[in-house]
Amino acid sequence: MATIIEVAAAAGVSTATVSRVLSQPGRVAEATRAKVMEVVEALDYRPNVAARSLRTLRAAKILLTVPDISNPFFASVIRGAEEAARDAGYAVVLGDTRHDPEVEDQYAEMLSRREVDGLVFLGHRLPASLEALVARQGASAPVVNGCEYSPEIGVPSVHIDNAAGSADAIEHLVELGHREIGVITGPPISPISRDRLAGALRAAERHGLKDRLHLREGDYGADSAHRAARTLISEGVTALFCFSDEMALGAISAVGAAGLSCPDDVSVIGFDDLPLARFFHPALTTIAQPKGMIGRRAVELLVGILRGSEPAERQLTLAHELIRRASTGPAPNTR
Amino acid sequence: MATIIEVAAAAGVSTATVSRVLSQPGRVAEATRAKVMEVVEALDYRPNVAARSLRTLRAAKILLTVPDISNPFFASVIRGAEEAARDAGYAVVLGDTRHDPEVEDQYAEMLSRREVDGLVFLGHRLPASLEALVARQGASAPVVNGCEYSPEIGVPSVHIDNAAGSADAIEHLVELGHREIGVITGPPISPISRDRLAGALRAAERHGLKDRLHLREGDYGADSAHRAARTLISEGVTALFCFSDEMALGAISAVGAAGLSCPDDVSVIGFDDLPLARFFHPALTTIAQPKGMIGRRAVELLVGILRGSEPAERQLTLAHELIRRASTGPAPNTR
DNA sequence: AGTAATGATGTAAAGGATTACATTGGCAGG
DNA sequence: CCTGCCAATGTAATCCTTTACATCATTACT
Repeated sequence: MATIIEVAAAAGVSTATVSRVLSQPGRVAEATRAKVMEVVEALDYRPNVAARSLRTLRAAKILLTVPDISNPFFASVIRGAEEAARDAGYAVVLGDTRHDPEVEDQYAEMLSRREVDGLVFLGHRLPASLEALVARQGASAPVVNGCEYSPEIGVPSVHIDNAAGSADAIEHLVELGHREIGVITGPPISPISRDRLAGALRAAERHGLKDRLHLREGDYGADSAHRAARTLISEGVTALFCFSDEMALGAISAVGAAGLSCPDDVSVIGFDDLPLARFFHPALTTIAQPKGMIGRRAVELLVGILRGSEPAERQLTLAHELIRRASTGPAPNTR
Repeated sequence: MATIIEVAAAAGVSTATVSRVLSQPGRVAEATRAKVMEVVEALDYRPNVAARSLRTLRAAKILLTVPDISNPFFASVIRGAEEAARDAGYAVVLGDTRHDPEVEDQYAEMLSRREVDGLVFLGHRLPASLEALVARQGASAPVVNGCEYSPEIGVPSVHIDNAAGSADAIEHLVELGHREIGVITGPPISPISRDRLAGALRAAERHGLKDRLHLREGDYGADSAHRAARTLISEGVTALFCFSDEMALGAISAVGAAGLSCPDDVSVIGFDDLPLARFFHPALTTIAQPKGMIGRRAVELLVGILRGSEPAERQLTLAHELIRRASTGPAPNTR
């Protein structure tokens, strides 16, 4: 692989000029520029990133960690983040942490070692190795949280109003006449699960149903919801609100396995609006999140920090939407 | 951030010794090692990767590109790849190419620029910018193909026997008495779709059904299969074989939309065995791929090449398996 | 005791790009 | 024609680490 020295020699200029041609073409005479570019093409020269990043102390990369890459919800977020990063001249390094704090820390090390310029994390935990950094640098620490949001972490974040979305789901079920409603939450450490639970409780309270909510804990995966739904069905609920579409799929499967029909016997509503949700059987009613936009805005926030401009807003709340499909219907006891 | 020079000064040794303590602890006296480590801890020193990689010409990273990160099939492959990479001391940079050759090229550039040491690509196209490299270096080019396989590309690859898997699916349907079978393929540029089609045709031929196969082209996404299934159903097929589980979900949805039942009126069989497949309604019969193992083996092959050992096998064919669930049943005209 | 071998550590040269500062030459204005 | 400025380009230091080679001190052996 050719180096900048060989290019400079072949073009009859100094390395400084070659470097300038590549990074600030305007500061070089047109004739020289053309000549250098010609040689660059001929030698198929590519700047060595290690050398560049050693000198500039910047990596032109941002790290994006997701708690579970097999969750299709994150795929759309990743898409949006990648686009925004590309627009800003950054490449994205993607890390799958599998909800494992140790792996989260390993990835976060990349930031400490300057392998990447910043971090967008979609989980709910700030990796331990970054706590000191965030405490020290505050708002100018190159770390942004997406999807989840915990005020105590102290980093900017992008998310929807989870409590409001959750309340909308409950309102929808109540409107359909449901009174015995099962709620399959996420793990209690997850702030968005807590927010959604709070929203659901508040909405239920408005209708005097607070104590009739049947709560069960899930882990956002279909399996856990399948199990939870089984017992909820035996408790006689007529509707199930799941904190993720995957769990809704597991719940629908449990309804079928119990010999019941969704939505005739049991309505099911999810959360996220996965691309596949409309192909579920029955098509899934759910609370849609603006997934791509969450990713995009999170990266834009991070890039703003990296550029040194103080972000206008440190917390971005995007709009959610109730998508009515076929998995919810009137409560069976309604007449 | 402390540098190795500061550490050396604080520990009263040379930078060479510090470097050795970190990379080859055995070559240093125990007392010195302890002393240096103490300072390393105290100063929270982390080697600068840019400098290291500049000096060693290695990045300790491998690039993994997937054609579509929102396809959960790849998630499991990615998991396996990451594990194997970690075991071998490499980090994984993940790229989502969205089937876009331009994006594929952009990622491949990372290899040319030595930002990564090698590439595992899960698509079916060798990025154009790497053709020269592969032609020049042949088997020692640090490039491996996973899932897909085209002999003409000339790089090692890991995959299942797609033709055989596909034949198994057809055999299963024929065994159940189906004669009018719809097949929803992938795009014809995809070699695995071609292989699966060939396998399906061969199996059909064995039963004299070659000309009764109803072929339609899909794109592995649920949408395309939903549309294709609609017309196939109107043609009177009693079974649908889809080249991906996502398409099978789309097909099942079309069966329901046509007022028919799966599997009573139309059986559906998929391909991949996504983690969610057993929660589909009905639970999906499918051809399972060893997804994690494909990722793991692909990385191991690549690491072998990077270590300079000639790979024992350049083509690895792993085992697939027919998973019988509820979406396939006896043909309705069977008695 | 002298020599060889071994082990521990130090010295200093890369590795490739960027950029502050220096230099050159041309041109405008007086 | 001289001065001063500007644009274009060059010089060389710098970023931080690894590692071949050199050095020195021990130990083992004859």
